[in-house]
Amino acid sequence: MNKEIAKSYEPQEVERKWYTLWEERGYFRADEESTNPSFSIAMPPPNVTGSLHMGHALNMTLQDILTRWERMKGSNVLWLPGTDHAGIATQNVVERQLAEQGKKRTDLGREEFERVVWEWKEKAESNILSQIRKLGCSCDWSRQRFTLDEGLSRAVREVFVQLYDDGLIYRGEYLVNWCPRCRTAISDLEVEFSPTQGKLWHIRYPIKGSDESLVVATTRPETMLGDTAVAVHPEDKRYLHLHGKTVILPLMDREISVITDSFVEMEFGTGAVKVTPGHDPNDFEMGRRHSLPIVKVIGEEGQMTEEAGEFSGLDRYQARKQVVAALEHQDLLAKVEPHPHNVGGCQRCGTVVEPLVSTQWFVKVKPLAEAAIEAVEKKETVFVPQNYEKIFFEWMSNIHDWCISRQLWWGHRIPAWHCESCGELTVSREDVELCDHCQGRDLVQESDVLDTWFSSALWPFSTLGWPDETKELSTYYPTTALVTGFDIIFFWVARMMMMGLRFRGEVPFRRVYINGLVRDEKGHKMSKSRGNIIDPLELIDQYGSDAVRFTVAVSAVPGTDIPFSISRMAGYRAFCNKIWNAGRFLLLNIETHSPISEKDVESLRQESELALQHRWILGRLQQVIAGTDRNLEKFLLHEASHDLYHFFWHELCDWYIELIKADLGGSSAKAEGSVLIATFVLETSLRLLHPFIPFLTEEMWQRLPHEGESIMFAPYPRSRVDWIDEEAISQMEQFQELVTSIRTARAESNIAPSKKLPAQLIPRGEAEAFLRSQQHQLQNLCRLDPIEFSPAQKDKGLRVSGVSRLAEFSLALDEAVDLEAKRERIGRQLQKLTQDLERLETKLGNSAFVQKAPAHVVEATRLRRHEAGEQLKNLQETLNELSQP
RNA sequence: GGGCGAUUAGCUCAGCUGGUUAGAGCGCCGUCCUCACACGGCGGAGGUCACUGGUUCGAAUCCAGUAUCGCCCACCA
Repeated sequence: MNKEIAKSYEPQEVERKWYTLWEERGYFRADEESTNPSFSIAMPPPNVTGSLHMGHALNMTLQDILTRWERMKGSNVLWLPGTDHAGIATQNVVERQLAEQGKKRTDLGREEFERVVWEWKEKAESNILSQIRKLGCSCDWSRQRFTLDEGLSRAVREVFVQLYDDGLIYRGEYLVNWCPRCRTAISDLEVEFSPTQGKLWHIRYPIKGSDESLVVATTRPETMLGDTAVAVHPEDKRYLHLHGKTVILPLMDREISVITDSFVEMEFGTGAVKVTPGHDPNDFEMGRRHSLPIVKVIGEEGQMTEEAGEFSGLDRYQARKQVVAALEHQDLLAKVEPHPHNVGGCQRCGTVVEPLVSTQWFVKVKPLAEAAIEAVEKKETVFVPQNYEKIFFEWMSNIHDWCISRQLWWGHRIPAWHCESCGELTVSREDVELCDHCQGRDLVQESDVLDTWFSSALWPFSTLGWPDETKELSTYYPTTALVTGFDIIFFWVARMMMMGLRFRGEVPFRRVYINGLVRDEKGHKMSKSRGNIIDPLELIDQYGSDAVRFTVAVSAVPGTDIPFSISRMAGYRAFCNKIWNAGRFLLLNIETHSPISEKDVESLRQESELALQHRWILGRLQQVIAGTDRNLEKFLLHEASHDLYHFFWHELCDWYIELIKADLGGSSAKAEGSVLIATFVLETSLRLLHPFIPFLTEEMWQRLPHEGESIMFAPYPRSRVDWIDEEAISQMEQFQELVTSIRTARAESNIAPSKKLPAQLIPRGEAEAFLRSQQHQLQNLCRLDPIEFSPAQKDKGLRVSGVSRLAEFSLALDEAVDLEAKRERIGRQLQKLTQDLERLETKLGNSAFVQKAPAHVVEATRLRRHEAGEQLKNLQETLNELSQP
């Protein structure tokens, strides 16, 4: 055994060493042939746009904790890693880089551009993967996938063709959200609204054959050029006389009719709406209801089209100004008022989205959504926390068709071919040479690519080899858990549900764990503009991966945002150091080399009754094991890690190790027993902590006596309830209370910690035998020498005294202490006790309480009252003595 | 407009099915370099659990309302 062990834990070398070793030895690899119960997670694939942020660190850590836990429990574990091509996002990143060289993607051409993006992908991906490794993630790298790799492309085509054949995919000309900068259609989800201070322009539309005019209100005057009607509410009394009339569209001199539609709100604006079916979703719908023509006045780059007459060629915002100016010039502007409203921007670049009519591909998701709702209702998939189910239902039941085509170059090209001869479409799994309809050879593949979420939606099964019926699929699908953020429930979770159910007939995952957002210390969202981004890699370099992981685990309340605190993490780094040193301490005292099993401890227990501290720590250990199991089962990782922290530091280190120190040093049976049990408890704790703190626990475990190659496969501790010794736990609690009150008395009397004091103990009730058995411990922990037991009589002279449940104590002093301070302390205690007692008396005096509360609660209350009463009496006496000369 | 969530110590937050002496980390005060650890030990201060009612023998915990904050969805031009 290596006794050369550093005084403090240095993570860097340890982490590098173990990760390499784990990976080389194939520890992360899943075995699809295994007959053990399977546990699988498909990693939410990070985008190959850049590098990982704290959100990823959180997400990955949570998955790894579950994965390592299950692996130790003996499950057949697969955590499948991968990355996402992230169509529009990645294309934008690369385009931005090209722009720095003064180039555009069109300068390169599609093929060359794609090559450049692939180059970028390789770079970004390898960076991301190394970050995931640094976090200690135990995913099966041999199965790593990419949403644009060959296998997934096959899955994408299969799904597309089947949905097309089912009539669930269709192509058509509709009004879609268009980003004039990205030059592509985007889905409703990709539009983010932000409040904007706009204006409401009131424009006069002259009525044909009359001097009267109709005033309409709009926030987008430039779209008036594309108006094809004006609408009023059918029951609006102000406008009854205008029904069926015609108005002259100003600036364009176009005659358009006044229509009635109950969509119009009479209260808003003037109660009359200009209808622009080409550039507004509501107007588009209204246009369909009334068969209105569509006039496109804004083009794909956000510039005014030919249809815009004299404004043609202008940017849409310039056009707005000029249209307003022109109207004003003609005295057609009735009023302008400020008007705050929400404006939709492109999720990826922020550019204000332009609703535009164009030909796109859509998925009819309604039937798929119904199946998904049903599955969640039947609890085939459970959300943690559960309230996200409501959000899921809400969105799913109001779902609209999904626009899946993107006018991009980076992505899965839609598997449809246009025939130049007959104009028909051929949709196929394989590249086609012949038109299905006319057998012509003049085929051109659709140039649009699919929304990046289309391929992500297939992730849980496409990564397992689908459409082939592989062994992996049957073993690992449905996956056990999905760990992801609430921000992509609609984008991703919902769509995986729909696709999984449609193509596998089963939900893609049994449980969805929703993790929150990682915010900064003050609770602000991390963002580049705010400059508060924390780079997980820097943290790992500085504090160690284990500390970073433990910090996120202990802060991760399901579904709740976590403010990431550096000072808190420093605390958990100290925890790592504490673990290191606890191990170090034992290693310095260990003589035996053979592993210590549960059986060894059990036979020790059988031989003779163990000392209190052993019975206590073994019992507490079992309680902690049971609690950890419960918490992990419920995905309460913050509770599990918090409890382990407390147990390890404040029970195992602060009390147990301190208590056994008295036994060590010799080669007595006592010393051996203590070392044995301490080693057992420490080794067990390391196994408990391993999913959270993988590197340090492995390093320490390897140094301690152990069985097996790696802690990764050591069995996760299972609770033995028969070791839970309630009596020992309760006695220990009282003992700690006594120790603490003696220490407090010492500290407040300003007695040097090293100073040994003669002490007198007056046991309460039946406590004497117990106190005598703990005499040496008491001497060590409180620096008392000698300890004298006396029945009731207190020694006179210079003393400091106090009480606890077990005993009164009185410590002899050399010199006088500050009497005033003592009185004050006792006074404070007295006050608190009196309050407690009053409260307990009132409670017990209430007959309803005594009758209705459970017996054990009443009993506990009685006991507390009794103890408080006794203590109070003693304190009073002590105070009286103090007052006497 | 609809929905969801939050409000607990100086700061950031736990407190899971109602019964604790209301906890943690950091910070603060005092003290100690005691032979595992100063990334440490020991001790201490600090809270009318947002407010108002209700249910209950008993409420930080359940219910209703109020206030403040946050998020999501919708998008009345």
